[in-house]
Amino acid sequence: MSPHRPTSGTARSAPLPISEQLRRGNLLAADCPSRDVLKHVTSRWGVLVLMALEGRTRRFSELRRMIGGVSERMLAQTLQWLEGDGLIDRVAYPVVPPHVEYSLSPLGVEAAARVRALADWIETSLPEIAETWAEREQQR
Amino acid sequence: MSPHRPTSGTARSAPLPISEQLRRGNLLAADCPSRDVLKHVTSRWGVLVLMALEGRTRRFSELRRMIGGVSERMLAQTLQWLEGDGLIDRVAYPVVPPHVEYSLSPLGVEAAARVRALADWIETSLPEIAETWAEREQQR
DNA sequence: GTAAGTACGTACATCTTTGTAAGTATGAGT
DNA sequence: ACTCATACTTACAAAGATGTACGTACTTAC
Repeated sequence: MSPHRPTSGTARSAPLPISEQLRRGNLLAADCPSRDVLKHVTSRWGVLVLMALEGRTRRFSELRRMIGGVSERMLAQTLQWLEGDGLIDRVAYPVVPPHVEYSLSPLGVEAAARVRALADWIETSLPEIAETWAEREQQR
Repeated sequence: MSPHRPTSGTARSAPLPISEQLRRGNLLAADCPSRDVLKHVTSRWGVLVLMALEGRTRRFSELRRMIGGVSERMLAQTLQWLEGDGLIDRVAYPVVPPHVEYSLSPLGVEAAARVRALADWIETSLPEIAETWAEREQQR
């Protein structure tokens, strides 16, 4: 009975109560709140923002210039997502050319470290990965 | 003079030649090929697939059952992306109920480790992050 | 006087991703 | 005979992410 629940029929291995899912996330479960955090952190610009903020505070336009290709709209959006998750602190000075400073919260520092590790690995592994791309080209 | 290039006007800090960008990626540059890898690895299902394949080989439908909420379509798509980057090996046995096995390549094992580190952090930090969410609720 | 810089918000267009449903070939189980 | 499982593919539709352009309020530089 119960014809079907869209997210059901899978991940039945862990019928954890919600309370348990909040104690520690389980990303493989469809309805785990961790997925939202993952979405923000691994969003197209989220990764780059976290890395750009490592080390020190930055201003909005500074970030915009650092991160190639972001639009103002998406930068603002991404910063709000990460701020909403408590990974980024925002401080606005009520001066007349607006002045806002973004920095990593303690939580954000930890997140950035993981993201950085992944990014570094990708950057250094690029040549090796590109070889795979090249092989595929030939096979045509 | 060259009115504008859509991705230009940013990330001018590194006028690296293409050869240099392939030697080692630079994710902050708009046209770096690393961004494609990042997109695949950090895609909604990419992260989960890499984690699900850690430890051992899995079959398609096995992955589908492990990863809550994936559709067959997206699982296939994601596996192809990752295979195209050389992170996943695919072995198909020409038997009649199809039998295909997916596993991490050596490169994939490295990627999965980084992704796992991030995922683990998110899962364990969930409660703390959820606090931020709760605070925001109150402020309304 | 005019242009530029600042940190966004908003409306609108579009691109990409994702989901749903259906089809495929064949053997095993009932 | 009928259904199910397998590992996809394809067509179509919907949702979400992203981009573009414009507005803002005021100051500084030219």
